[in-house]
Amino acid sequence: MTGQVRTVDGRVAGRRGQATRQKLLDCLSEMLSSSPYRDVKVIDVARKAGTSPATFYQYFPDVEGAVLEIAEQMAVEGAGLTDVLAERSWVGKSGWQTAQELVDGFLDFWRKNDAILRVVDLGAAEGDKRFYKIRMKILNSVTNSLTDTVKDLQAKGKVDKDVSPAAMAGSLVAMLAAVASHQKGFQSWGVKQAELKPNLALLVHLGITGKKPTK
Amino acid sequence: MTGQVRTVDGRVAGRRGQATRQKLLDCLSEMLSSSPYRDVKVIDVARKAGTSPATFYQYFPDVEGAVLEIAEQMAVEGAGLTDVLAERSWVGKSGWQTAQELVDGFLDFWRKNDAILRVVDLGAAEGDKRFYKIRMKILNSVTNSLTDTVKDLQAKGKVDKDVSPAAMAGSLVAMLAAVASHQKGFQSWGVKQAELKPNLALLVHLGITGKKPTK
DNA sequence: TCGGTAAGCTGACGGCATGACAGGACAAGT
DNA sequence: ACTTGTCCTGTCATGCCGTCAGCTTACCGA
Repeated sequence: MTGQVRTVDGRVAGRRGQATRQKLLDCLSEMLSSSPYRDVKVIDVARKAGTSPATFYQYFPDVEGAVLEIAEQMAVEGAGLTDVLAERSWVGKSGWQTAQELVDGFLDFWRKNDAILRVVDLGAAEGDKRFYKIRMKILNSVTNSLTDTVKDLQAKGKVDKDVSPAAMAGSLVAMLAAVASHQKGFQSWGVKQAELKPNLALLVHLGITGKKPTK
Repeated sequence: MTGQVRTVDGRVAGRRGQATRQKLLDCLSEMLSSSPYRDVKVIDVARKAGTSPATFYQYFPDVEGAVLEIAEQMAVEGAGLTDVLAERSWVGKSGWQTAQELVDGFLDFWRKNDAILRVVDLGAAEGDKRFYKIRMKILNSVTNSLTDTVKDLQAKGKVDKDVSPAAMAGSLVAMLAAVASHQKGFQSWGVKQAELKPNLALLVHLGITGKKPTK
């Protein structure tokens, strides 16, 4: 792997250095939650961390670079989203439960990391490959798992042949991500979480199996 | 309505002024397509428009303000997204066609305006009410129309009672918007537009009617 | 034709963020 | 106490921000 944490000018960071670095990342993370991405300045992050801008530039090339770092850390956690799907069945009652748990896991993860995910989404949409790769890392495990499920069901003749597994899985995952990042929007529009979740689960189930769930 | 276009300091803009203003908006729009939102500077927009930064500030409070203006213009067009749905049936073959045309319209509109929509999405996700309102304006017409359709089908007993029309419609629209804004991502991931569209249409049809379409 | 008036534009300026560097502070081992 | 390498910051040149006073241009009525 990357081995050691290094400063911009190539020195290896020691214990103290790593602590400072992490503190900067934490403060940046906090700032992203409280103010628009466009307005986050290096000087503010540094001040919040009780250090100077120069220190920031010792560890990161710019704000974007630091955000990438945070996103990378998050992506590692996010890979665990797929645990919910491991060895799970999509038939009968347990199929319905699988769908529900997937939705739950997604919404939770997004709510917990909404600020960074917003920025990652933007970067990916703007065509930045680094952000795009991270977004992949998070979504791919789930997408791949769902793709395989659809292929499986197709092989057994339970799903129409003209469904494209990858497109279907990708669309569903994109939907989950989108709804998750606009959760607040839904609420202020009069849709409660409690009714949102089952409807998402229903859509996921319909998309994967082609059938209504048995509850 | 708004009546007249005004400068920041209250003067009414004449013919020439409006032309300059529009030119600045056009240049900003172009810049948003070619460089990350975070890096778009007033001075660059002004230079591109062949004018000075001070002129920019005469017409807009800041970059964000100008973006809102562009978004507003786009939202007017976007309201036409709902035309596809007017008086359309969701039963039988025509139901399948309705779903397809909705998907088509959405993807086209998004591809045409992806740069501004990205920023609007970010602003909305960050909790900025002005951006959120614009996003609503674009999506609401479609969402409301779909919501009504689901309610209708429920009343006729064709859709389960425990589906929340608003949540379902909102989720589907969010999906369309999300997939649309990551169209390039899908492609570079090996999913072609040609297979993406029918799968989205299938999901929409499944979500609204609860049944597979008859093609 | 000729002011008068309002619209339209810009040079210039203080203020602040950026990003680079050199040098000082600090901890740990000898 | 001295050395060594890590760690932090003061400082500086550069460039963008956002504002103002003042100049130019267009329009209009007399």
